[in-house]
Amino acid sequence: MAAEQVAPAGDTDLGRALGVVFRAWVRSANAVMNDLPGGARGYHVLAAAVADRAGSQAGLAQELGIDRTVMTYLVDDLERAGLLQRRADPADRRNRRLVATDAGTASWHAAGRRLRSAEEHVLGGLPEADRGTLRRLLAQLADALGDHDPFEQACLAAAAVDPEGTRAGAVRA
Amino acid sequence: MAAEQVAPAGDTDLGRALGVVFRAWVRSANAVMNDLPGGARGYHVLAAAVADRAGSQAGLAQELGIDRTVMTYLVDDLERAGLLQRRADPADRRNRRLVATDAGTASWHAAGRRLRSAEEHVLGGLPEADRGTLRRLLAQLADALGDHDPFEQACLAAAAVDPEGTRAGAVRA
DNA sequence: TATTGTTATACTCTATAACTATA
DNA sequence: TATAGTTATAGAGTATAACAATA
Repeated sequence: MAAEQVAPAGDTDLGRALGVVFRAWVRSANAVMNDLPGGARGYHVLAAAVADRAGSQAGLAQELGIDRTVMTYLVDDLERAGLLQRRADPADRRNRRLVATDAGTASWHAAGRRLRSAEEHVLGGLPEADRGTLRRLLAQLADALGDHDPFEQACLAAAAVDPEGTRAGAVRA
Repeated sequence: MAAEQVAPAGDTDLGRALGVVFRAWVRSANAVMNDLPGGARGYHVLAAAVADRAGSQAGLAQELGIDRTVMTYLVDDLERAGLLQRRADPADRRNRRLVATDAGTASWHAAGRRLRSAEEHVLGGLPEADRGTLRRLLAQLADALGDHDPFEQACLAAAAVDPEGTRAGAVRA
């Protein structure tokens, strides 16, 4: 395919590769998270609850790059499934601390195991030695982007998988 | 952040890193494609037209991982902007071959230059030496995924940037 | 007055279905 | 009958705005 390009060839394919890999990850992750409300996104919310680092829904929403109104629905689903609970923060009763239930903790561990397996499957196209390199480079780059680009702290961001974000949607906003 | 994880720690962060980097790419690419209808996606359609490898809209849509109804709107916009034209394929008059106009070719070259610059900016967080490695590994992995996972040939897929694809949307379908 | 969380609503984008034309 | 392309419509998902509780 690259050989058929006429001029601005090779180096403009980063986005295509990223898109393919990212979407493969999304598919694998969700395929393995069927029982978790919110899919992989629910997994990360639950992770915060398990680790007790969910000081407030708004704070967590910002960390994960999703809108706080979306966080409400997400937490609704997780709570309804009995995986976590909302508790008013004694220090500031406006905040809802998210605490995992025993079932939630168990679900999170199990989902984590499946997720790691799924991720290795996604990376299956690379030689063993290169997988760690790719993970490391991506993590390093993500950290750097998070640092100097506040908008990108967003983890498993909100929204519409609009690889181009053609004109609107979550990516823009 | 990683240190605060309780148990299924480190290795479940591939998706987060991918999401951050991918979304950074989307933002940069679109910021630089403001004049091209369809953003980065329009760029790739135009690329096919310039290279004369757009045998049919449907074929190109599949290659880019977007729905053929979406392709119609995309081509509408590009044609209306005078960047390409639809021509009935003499061999099979059901197919529309996409051919770039002179303006389209020029726009594509210019956009390609801006895109390469934008991509280097996205990769700015990595040492020079690692950027090529990351590009190569991602391309290699994307090719592998495209091979053994037909669903993922999709390039700059459609749609909603739903990193999790929570429950529905483009990624699933 | 400012912020957290919630709810209702509007908006964007995509996919489904139905239609035309070609084969 | 089957496929490319188009159009209209419905569906999923997000963000905006307005509200209640708390600070």
